[in-house]
Amino acid sequence: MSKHRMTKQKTLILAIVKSTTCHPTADWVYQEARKEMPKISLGTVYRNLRLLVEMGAIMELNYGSSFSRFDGNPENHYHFVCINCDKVTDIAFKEPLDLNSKVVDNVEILFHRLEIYGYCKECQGSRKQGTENKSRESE
Amino acid sequence: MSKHRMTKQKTLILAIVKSTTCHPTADWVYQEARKEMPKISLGTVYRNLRLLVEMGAIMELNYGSSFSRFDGNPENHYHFVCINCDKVTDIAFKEPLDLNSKVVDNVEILFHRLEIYGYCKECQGSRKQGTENKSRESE
DNA sequence: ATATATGCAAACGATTTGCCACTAA
DNA sequence: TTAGTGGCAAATCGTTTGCATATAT
Repeated sequence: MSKHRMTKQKTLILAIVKSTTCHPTADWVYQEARKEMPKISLGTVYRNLRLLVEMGAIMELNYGSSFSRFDGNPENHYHFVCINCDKVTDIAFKEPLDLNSKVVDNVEILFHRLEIYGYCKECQGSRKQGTENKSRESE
Repeated sequence: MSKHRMTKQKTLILAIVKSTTCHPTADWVYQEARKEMPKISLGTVYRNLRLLVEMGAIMELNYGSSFSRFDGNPENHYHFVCINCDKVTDIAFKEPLDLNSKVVDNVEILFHRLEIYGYCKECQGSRKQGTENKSRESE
């Protein structure tokens, strides 16, 4: 294992991810970082995002998309993904799901990932355009 | 919408995905397909896998990995991912999770994705090698 | 007959990596 | 001082696509 150095770049990247609730992509973090540090490179952003994930400081998400999103909140929590506008928000349950007691096989659940899909409040009303499924069912 | 032709390639690819419970990757399907049809192309495999997903004949999964896996069972069900050997198996619950009644916000859940992580039965005992986290924490 | 699918190879986009200079410890 | 890190550009890898040909319907 390597010992981490707290460089300006790493500090900045962590601050950016922690400062937003928008569950940003690596490229969004890169664009933000460049405002503060114009010469920062995309490779550095990727490297540090990975390091921060491994350190447990942030969390990596990925929703079938071809790219990852990052979450400044490393605690296990759930996400709601709007299938119209792709926005990702946090979502909570009234009670713990308690999956371990409900699972049929006697396997030990160490952790799990749950993502909820639907229309967010903004897209709820405007369910017009027939965009029931925004995927590539076109042509 | 386009009308689908039932080509030999599409039939073969569907049969391959349906015939296994190993939740194969596109490349695994390609390798299998080549045994039957040596000149089939990887592009055709990808194209047909996508078509079959859109038709609802199979399901696309993706677990943080950089690549997708496919599942011959298109019905909504849950997966157990072994964090040691990466194997993906189906998993069931004794009772429905009933997320809609437990969610705090009054959003409507249209569908959800849940993945369970832990050690499969084979890797359970052999939790030796300190491979608690098989990721890239090496070097 | 003809629109859709194929094989092939080149393109793509997100992410990773090799290299050498730099800098935090 | 020195091992980890940054910047840069090239490489990688899964996946997609353009194009001319083949084939289901």
